[in-house]
Formats: sequence, structure tokens, C-alpha cells
Amino acid sequence: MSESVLAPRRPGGRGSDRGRPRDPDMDQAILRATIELLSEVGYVQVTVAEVARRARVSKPAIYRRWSQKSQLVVEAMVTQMRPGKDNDSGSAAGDLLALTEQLINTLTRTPLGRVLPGLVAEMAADPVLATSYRDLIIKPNQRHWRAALDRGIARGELSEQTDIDFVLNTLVGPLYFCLLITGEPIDAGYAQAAVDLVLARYGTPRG
Amino acid sequence: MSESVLAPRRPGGRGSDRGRPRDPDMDQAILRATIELLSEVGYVQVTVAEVARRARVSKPAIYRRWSQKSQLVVEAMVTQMRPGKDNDSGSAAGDLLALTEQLINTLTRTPLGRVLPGLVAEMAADPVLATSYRDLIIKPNQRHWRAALDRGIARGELSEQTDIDFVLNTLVGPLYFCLLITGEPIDAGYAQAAVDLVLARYGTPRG
DNA sequence: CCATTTGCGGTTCTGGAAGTAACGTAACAG
DNA sequence: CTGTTACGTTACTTCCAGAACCGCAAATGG
Repeated sequence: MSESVLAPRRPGGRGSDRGRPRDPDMDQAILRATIELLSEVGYVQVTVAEVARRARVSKPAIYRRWSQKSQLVVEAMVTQMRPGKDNDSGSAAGDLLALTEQLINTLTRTPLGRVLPGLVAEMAADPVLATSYRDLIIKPNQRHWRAALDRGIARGELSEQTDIDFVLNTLVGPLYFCLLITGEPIDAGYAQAAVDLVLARYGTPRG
Repeated sequence: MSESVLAPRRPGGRGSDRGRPRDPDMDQAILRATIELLSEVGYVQVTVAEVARRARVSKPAIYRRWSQKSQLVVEAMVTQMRPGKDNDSGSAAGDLLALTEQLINTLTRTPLGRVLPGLVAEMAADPVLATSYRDLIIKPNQRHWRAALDRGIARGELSEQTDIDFVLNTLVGPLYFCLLITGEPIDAGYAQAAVDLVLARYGTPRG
């Protein structure tokens, strides 16, 4: 499944397997060049022509694989996603702290931070892209958060009335707010403070 | 001061007062047309040519007043900002609840929600614009939140260790996260839940 | 081994939007 | 009246996303 997403044969989806096959090296070269450019200049300044130049490939060769610049970028980001070790530290507090700090790291130390602002604009105008981004990047990441919260509830560290989606938004939202709107750096103590906040409300005595 | 921001004579800032003066009706017509278009199609789809057409004005007349499309849009948004009644409801909980619900309203019922995604992208690429937006829209709005929190601390409803910036990000961040990233509608109970969360951590017994 | 089909890949083109330039004319200041 | 600046019109430049077009490479069928 992931193969068809990474380099769909025919943008439309369906396509025969006859005729000259695509050069798989090109897929890699294009994605590599995209990531490289993204980390240098950010989404808006990335042009497909420049990606083509760096990958030593022609522009149509790119458009044959991805229907839009934005789709190319999303898929390039996906290749950068770590499998995401589902570390169970033993406590909900520990898990959430680790996840929050990992997200801070992703947003500030990987190209994702430079990609997001431009991608947000495209997503607002292109529902298909928005769905891709959410399904391929946001949701897979949130799986770990949900798992940590579920475990916390099962262990009795967190109240059974814990609103998981709400907690998730609370931990994650402020990070995006700083990154996209205020531009202020994320406070070093943020992760701890945010977890404390959640525990003060949904933690149980025995937690 | 606000006058010079709304329709600066000469994009550069300085400018003489000799010669034919600008038609002030034009400023209004342009801003009105901009807001109208923004609320219909969102930031990216707004073209300066279309603004000019609707305002019955020429394109150079617009560029004489604002150096970029993005600056025009920011100033148009500023004209839409309500003075912002600093309602003191008597309790920090009440104040924060009202402010949160007012922000939800602004983000979902005014053009701001349609403008933000595109503006976020421009801000990431244009530091001058980013500063304008933060100074003219974000900061003025946050003044009320800070005042409410200060009063809450002064009254003893909130702990003196309350981290004001952190609380502010916590209440506000998830709203932007939903609007810009997940696209999910904001839960009807969000404001109350968020305020409860903050009070569980920073509220004092007597609050 | 050759002919045919399929579609890859490169060169070139189109379309749209931001922003600029040039010019004739209109309106204000001194 | 003179200088200066605004305004409209028209045309232009630049940039980039994306589409046409065409020659040729690669797999298949005989």
C-alpha cells in the first residue's frame, strides 16, 4: 500500500503495467532533492523546476509521478518520518512527556517546521491534499499519543472521564501556535508544564 | 499613529505632503473590497486585480498605498477588529470563558478564519509582514487575556506562580491547531473544558 | 530476432498572478 | 502660473505551476 502512495503509477491512480517502466532511481533522486531544498528554503520557495535541476531530471518526470507540488512535498515528508518507536516508559506522565519532547524536536529540528506554513495554506485550498497530510502525517503520529493515554486510563493513572481528543489538542496545539503564528521559540519547560497541567485535571490520586 | 499604518503615504514611509492628495474614499473602497473578497474566497484566491475591479480603482492605485498584497490584507483585517470590550465579569473563570468563546467566534464566523492559512504562509517568508500581523492583530487581542489573568492573580483566584504566557498558549493554541491543521470543528464544550483545565492547575481553593 | 505497443523523458509552451513602467491628465499647494 | 503628486490606461516583466508535444527506450508477442 505504501508503495502505491509513494510513487503512484499514473497520477489518476489506475494505470497499466505495460510499456516502458519508470526509472525507480528517479523517484529517490526527486524525493531526496525535495527534502534537501525544503530544509534550505521552506515550502513556498521550493520550485518544481529547482527540484528537477538538483535531481538531474526534467519537470514532467516529476509531474508524471506526483500531480502537484504539494503532493510531492507531503510524500517527501513521509519518507522522513521515523517509524516512531512506541516507547512505554511505564507511566502516562513519562510517555506524554517523551512524546511532547519528540514532537518539539520534529517541529524545530527537521524540515517539517519549514514546510508547515506553506502546506497549511495549500491545505486550506485543496481538500485532497489536506486529507493526504492528515492521513499520512498527523494521524500516524497521534496513534502513539492515544495509546499512551489509553494505557494511562487502563492503569488508573488517568480518570476514566479523560477526553482524549481534548487532551491531545491541549498538548499539541500550543506548539503549532508558536510555530505558525507567534513565531516565538518554544519554552524549554513547555513539555513538563503541559503534562503537569493535564495531570492536575485528569490525574487520579494513585497516579 | 494608526492613521499612518492604515494608509501610509509612500510605501517607504516618508513622503511629502505636496502635490495632489490621495483620495481618501479610495482607501475605504479598497479595504471594503478586500474584506468582501477575502470572506468569499480566502487569501490565496484573492487577486489584486479583482480587488481593483470591485473597488472601481486601478491596480497601481492599490500598490501606491500598500507595497504588497499581504500588507493590504493585514490592514483590511485590522479594520475588522472590534475595539474589544474589556469585560470584567467578576471572576477569572468567567473572563477567560468569555474571551475564549469570543475568539472561537472570531475564528469561525469572520473572514479571519479564511485569511489565516494563507497569511501564515506569507508570514513565514516575510518577516516584516509577520511583525505587522503580530503587532496589529495578535498582541492587541492578547492584552485582554493578560489583563484577565492579572486580575485573577490579584484577586487570589489564581496562584501567583501562574505562568501567564503558558496559560495563554494553552487556551488559544488548540483553536489554531484545529483551524489550521486538523480542520476539525471546534467542540462546543471546548471553552469550558479549557478553562477548567487551567483552573485545576493554577486555581486556588478560594477561587 | 524483429515488430508493435506503451508510456517514459526531455524540450517547449501556456496561463495566471504579482508587481513595475511609462504617459497623459487631473487636482492641490504656493 | 508652476511644480508636484495622484490617478487611469496600457503594456510589460518575471516567475512559476502545470500541460502539450514528440522522439525514443523498454517490455511483450510472434
